[in-house]
Parts: sequence; C-alpha cells; structure tokens
Amino acid sequence: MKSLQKVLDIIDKVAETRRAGIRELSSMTGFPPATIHRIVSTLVQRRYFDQDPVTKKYSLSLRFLELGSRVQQQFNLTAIARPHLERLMAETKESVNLAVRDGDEMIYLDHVRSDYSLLQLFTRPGVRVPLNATGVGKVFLSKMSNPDVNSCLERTQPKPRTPYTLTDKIGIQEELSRIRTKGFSIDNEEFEMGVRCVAAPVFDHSGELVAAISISGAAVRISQEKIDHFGKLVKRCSLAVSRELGFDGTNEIFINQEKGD
Amino acid sequence: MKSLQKVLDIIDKVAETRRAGIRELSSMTGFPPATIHRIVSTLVQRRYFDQDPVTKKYSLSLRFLELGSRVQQQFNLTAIARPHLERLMAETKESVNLAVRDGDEMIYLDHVRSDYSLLQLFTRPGVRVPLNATGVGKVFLSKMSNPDVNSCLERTQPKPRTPYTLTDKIGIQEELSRIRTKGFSIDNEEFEMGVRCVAAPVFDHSGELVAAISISGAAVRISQEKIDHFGKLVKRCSLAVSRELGFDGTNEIFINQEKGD
DNA sequence: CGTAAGTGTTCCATAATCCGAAAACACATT
DNA sequence: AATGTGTTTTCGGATTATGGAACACTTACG
Repeated sequence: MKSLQKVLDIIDKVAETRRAGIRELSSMTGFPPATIHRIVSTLVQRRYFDQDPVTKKYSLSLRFLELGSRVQQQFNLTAIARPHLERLMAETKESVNLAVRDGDEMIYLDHVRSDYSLLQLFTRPGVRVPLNATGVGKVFLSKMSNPDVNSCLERTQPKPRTPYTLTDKIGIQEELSRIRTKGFSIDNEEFEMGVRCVAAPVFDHSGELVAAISISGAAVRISQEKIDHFGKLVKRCSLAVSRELGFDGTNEIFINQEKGD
Repeated sequence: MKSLQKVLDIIDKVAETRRAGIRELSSMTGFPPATIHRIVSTLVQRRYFDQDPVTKKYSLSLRFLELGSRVQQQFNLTAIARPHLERLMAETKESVNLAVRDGDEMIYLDHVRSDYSLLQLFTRPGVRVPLNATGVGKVFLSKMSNPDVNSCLERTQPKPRTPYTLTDKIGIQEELSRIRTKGFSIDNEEFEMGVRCVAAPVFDHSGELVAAISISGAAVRISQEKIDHFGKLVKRCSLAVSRELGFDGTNEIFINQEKGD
C-alpha cells in the first residue's frame, strides 16, 4: 500500500513539526506539492487535519485527541490502577505514574500529580521515554534476558541525558541484577537532573509483566533513606494492582531470578 | 483520494468498535476482505494498529495516544489554564473541566477531579459531548447568532438525554438569552440525571471565545443557592485565564449583547 | 508602486498502483 | 477427519494516484 505509506509519512511529519505548510512537507518527504495537497485536503475534509485559514498551515486535529482517549480507555489497566495510584500519591505526597512498554520505549498511560511538590516531571499520558534512563523502563529491562537487553541497547543507542545516565552494558547489567534482588528500580537523576524515581512491576494473571508504576519527585525530597521506604510502598501498590489483574504471585519473583545469557 | 477515504473509514470503524477482525470490518464498510487486509497490514507495519496475535483482531495502537498527547500540548491553553483549574477545584471542592468547541460538539481538553466527591462526571480529555445539553456547550451557543444556533440544532437533531434536556428552539433561545445576561451557563441535570454544572467563557487576546470552563458535581451538593456563588467563582477563574491569553475586556461583554436574527 | 519570489491550488495525460474475485491457508470446533 | 471460521496470497485488468506545469494569491523588496 504505497499511497498509504505516503499518508503516514505526512502524518508523522506534521506530528513532529506540529504545523507545516505544503511546500515544507514536500521538501521534508520528497513528494511533489500536488501529491501532498491531495492527501492533506482529504485529511482536512475528514477532520483528521486542521488548516489554519490565515497561515494555510496544517496541523493534527482534535480527532487525534479523541482517538488517543479511546486507546487509553481500552487499557482497562488504567481504570483498575487509578485508585491505587491516588492512594500511593496520598501516602508519599509525590507524583505517581503508570507506564507500559511499547517497542524500545516506555509510554505513559496515566499519572497522578502531587499537590505538594512544585517540581513536576513532565509525564503526560502518551509521552515516550527511553528504557535505560527511567525507573519504569529499567523495570522492563530487568525482566528481559541479557542478550535481549544487549540487542535493545544496540538498537536504541541510548545517549546520556545526565551525568548519571547508565549507557554501558556492564553498568546496566549490574544495575538490573540489583533491581531483580530488590524488587524495585531506582532512577537516580539519570533522566533529568534533580529528579529521582522509584518504580515497581505490575503483572497480569499469567504472571506476565504488563506495566510499571513509579513515584517521581525532586531529589532533594527523595533522600537515600526515603528510597527504601518508597520502594516498599510502590511495591505494595503495584502488587495490589497485579492482584486485581488476577496475579497470584508476589513481587519477590524477581529475587534470585537472574536472567542468563 | 479515494483509497485514503477507505483507510479513514477503517480507522473510524476500528475506533468505534475498539477491536475488529477483517471480516467484521469488511461487512461494516462493504470493502472486500482483501482490501481491508492490505490497508490494515500497512497500518500494523507502521505501528498505527496493533494486531492481537491470538484473536487476530486489530485495534488502534498507542501511537494514537502519543499523537493525541501532541495535539493536547499544542493547545498551550491547557498549560495556561491548569493552575487556575486547580485553584477553582480547591475553592469549590468540585471537579473542574476545560472544553473547546469542535464542529457541532464540545471536546474536553483537561479536567481536575475533585478528591471530595464520589460521583464523577466522566470527562476524560478527548471525550465529546453535545452543545445543547452541557454547560460548556451552552456557553458557545450563547455566543452564536440565532440563525447559527438554529442551523446547528437542525444539523445535530439533539435527542433529549434526560427529562430536563432542552431540545426545542424557543426554550433554548430563552435559555441562551438568560446566559448572556448572567455571564455563565447552568446545566441543570440536562446531560446526566443527578449532575449539575456551571460554566463560563474563556476569551483570547482578540476577544474571540476559545474555550469554556465548568464546575461539575452531584446535584445534591450543588444547590440552587450555591449556583450563583459557583457562577461567580467560575467567571472569575475563566476571566483569569482569558487575561493570561491577552484578553483585556470583562466577562460582562455578554450582558445585553443579545444576538439578533 | 511594480516586480519578484514564495505559497497554495488546480489541471490533465500517463502509467503505476490499487482493486477484488477467487483460491489457498491456518486453526479451532465438532 | 470434516466442517466452519476467518486470514492471507495471487494476479490480470482498469481505476486511481501521479507529478509536471500553469494559475492564483500573498508577501518581500527595490
């Protein structure tokens, strides 16, 4: 389906640039303006795109917000987790997030913002973050086999986001084995300076890892001593969600479950 | 662009049904299975659709959540309004919503849930509601001319959602003129039994109506006496947002500004 | 004020691309 | 093993997308 490929290229480019004109899209994609115009005007007619009447530039319409909302609903995980996330926020006074893996990235499904903290990590549902530099991502890495982890790192070629970001294989392997022992992961200013996270896994009825829950907040408030306490709380919360999904084990299936190569 | 029309038909149908197989889509759209398959497999390849490996059914992927999130960000309105919405929630202890008009419907951009109320109106960002039966929608109707209101009602043919829903032109015209006088609109169990809303308009720098903010909560808690007080609060809040958008008038531009036919 | 440069938009002959009936395939269920 | 479900592949034909070129319109500049 060659023409559809072009359509999706255009949608991707418009999403990247937020708003773009026909000529602009033409030079980015290499398709002639007439082709772009035909595709884009169909998208406008079907209300998938908006066209600014004065600048003539095109942008994604609210239709995508609507469709995204549908997708979020389909994950009844979100509905199940909500009350637990709110309780965890109340217990810790820190923001709480729910994320799932999508390919080589994590994608946030939901979050409960702390009313107490001023510093907020930007985790709107739909935002993507790397696996290696986040608490939720490392939870997923820790459940993968060593070769899988390596090939994932190969593919994504993670760049250090802060001086603390782990990017070398050996460092990451050590970190993952620590996570498997403790049952929760820590992001110690590895994604954003000044922000620490503590994250734990959510399993479904079959014991499959389906999501991760994290507490995130200013490093000044999440001291080293607090981390173990928060780890306990986030594990309890994620276990409660797992239970509602029909999981009958414990978080401790992590322990001593080193993934070999 | 005929083939793109088919693609969008398929996306629409999958969004409606949440998940669908090829046969199912074929009978819904009238296109032969081979056509559906070609389109859908391209969408899967480009990660716009997911295919359940066991049931083979297709669904919208997280890509749509991502794109929807982008759209929401583009409305920096959301970012500007956020703190005001939170303050309004704190003042009223009721849930607060931000919505914009999209065609003949309203679409929610953001909401702040009350921690105090058990009964919650379901207003996730991206959800659509009719213009005539909601507080936020009536704000937009009240800024339209009578003929525009009538033709909008003609197009949408609103169905009563509760015994209180206004659907006749004369009743609505009276209601709109009341809104123009008061500067805020009321949804008195017109959308959902047991739920009352109070909504006010947000204007941009050019004085154009761009959004509406509403307080929504259980009718038992939002008594008739409270409505005027809430009206004052929601007007103050929406005016504060309007000011941040560069608006230099007052909400009272509604008053005595009857739209003629 | 007029010319030039830049955009979005429309047209149309050409052939590449999409189409869809039918058949093959995969996989449960009986 | 047979039946029924639904998915996937094939392939010749013609519908449909293509893209160069012309047009309309706005903005930038001398």
